[in-house]
Amino acid sequence: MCKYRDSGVMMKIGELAHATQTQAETIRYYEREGLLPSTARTSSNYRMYETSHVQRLSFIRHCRSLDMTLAEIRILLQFKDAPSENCAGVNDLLDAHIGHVAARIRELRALERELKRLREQCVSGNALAACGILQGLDLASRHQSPRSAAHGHASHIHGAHPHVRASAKSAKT
Amino acid sequence: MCKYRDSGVMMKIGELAHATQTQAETIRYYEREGLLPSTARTSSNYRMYETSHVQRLSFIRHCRSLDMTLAEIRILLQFKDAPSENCAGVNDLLDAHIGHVAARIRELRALERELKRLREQCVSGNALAACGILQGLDLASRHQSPRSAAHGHASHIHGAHPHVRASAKSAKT
DNA sequence: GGAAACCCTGCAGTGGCTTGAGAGTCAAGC
DNA sequence: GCTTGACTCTCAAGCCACTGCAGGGTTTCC
Repeated sequence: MCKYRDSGVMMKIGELAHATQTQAETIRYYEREGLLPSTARTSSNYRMYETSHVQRLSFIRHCRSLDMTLAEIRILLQFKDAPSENCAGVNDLLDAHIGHVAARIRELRALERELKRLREQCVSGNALAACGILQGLDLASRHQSPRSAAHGHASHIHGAHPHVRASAKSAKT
Repeated sequence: MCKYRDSGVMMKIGELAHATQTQAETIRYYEREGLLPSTARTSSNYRMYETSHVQRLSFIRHCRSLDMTLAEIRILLQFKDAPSENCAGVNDLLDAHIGHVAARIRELRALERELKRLREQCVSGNALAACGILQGLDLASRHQSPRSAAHGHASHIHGAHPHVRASAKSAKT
């Protein structure tokens, strides 16, 4: 399991990938993006990592699992790397992030209600021409849904920054 | 307001954009993607639309406001355009979509709980070195969060297809 | 010594737009 | 007739966080 016992703590990208449940491509991507520092290389140009890299990458991946953006994570890493300030900034970032998540949940709940209402308009087996769902979608679009009309011609569904984002619909196909 | 009274129902892209609260570029994009048919053009190559286009585009925008993907909307449009089948397919699509939304809500709620738990670990004003949040993120990453460990090395946060997606974090630059 | 497994770089693709460049068209006012 | 400004056109690139592939080099194992 641990092949590099003799050389102490060094490992190649594949091992780091395995240790952190991350794809090697993603690790290289983080390096390009400046989230991970450039590493030492072997004579054959392979990246070599130590346990500190495992920690840093695990931190990043954990933040990502909390749906933070790379920009947010970059900020958190700066806080971690900074020598001695107080952590109000960390709090603010997290509060803001919690706010985004909560807002997205509210939106999705409203969405779910509307979809279920729509779904009830169809009794399966109808002829298509009489399908209540398609009629419902038509009807609703005729007098514009209040959600989209509410805030002008700006982005209404999707914010400028994709933030709290997809996850469903991965298993099928 | 209505400049094309004399020519009946024809309008240029800007007017269609205004009528449907959609940007002109987005309309051209939908045309490229085959959601809207190619229109007649004026002698100066301007697209000309009629009320049927307003309807079709409104339908699309309403579906988008329900967070359906363009692929799903394409399918719905095919059902609408099809002459006479029954609407079980429409039901299935909507049921699946409701499932995706519900799943995403569950995920986000779990996320929210975890974030709030993390947030409580910090009492503002601490020195950074003692910040409970950063420590919490480190700690959690050391023994891998159960969420990410649960389903192997595949994508764990984001599905292959972005689906029920961002919206928060648009207002603050 | 040859195959399989690993590593490298660089580039293209994902979705659903948005933004921008650079050019043409049209109506109104002078 | 000329200018101004609002509108339109096409084409291309950018956003995010990756993922996948091509085409090569290296290491490891039998």
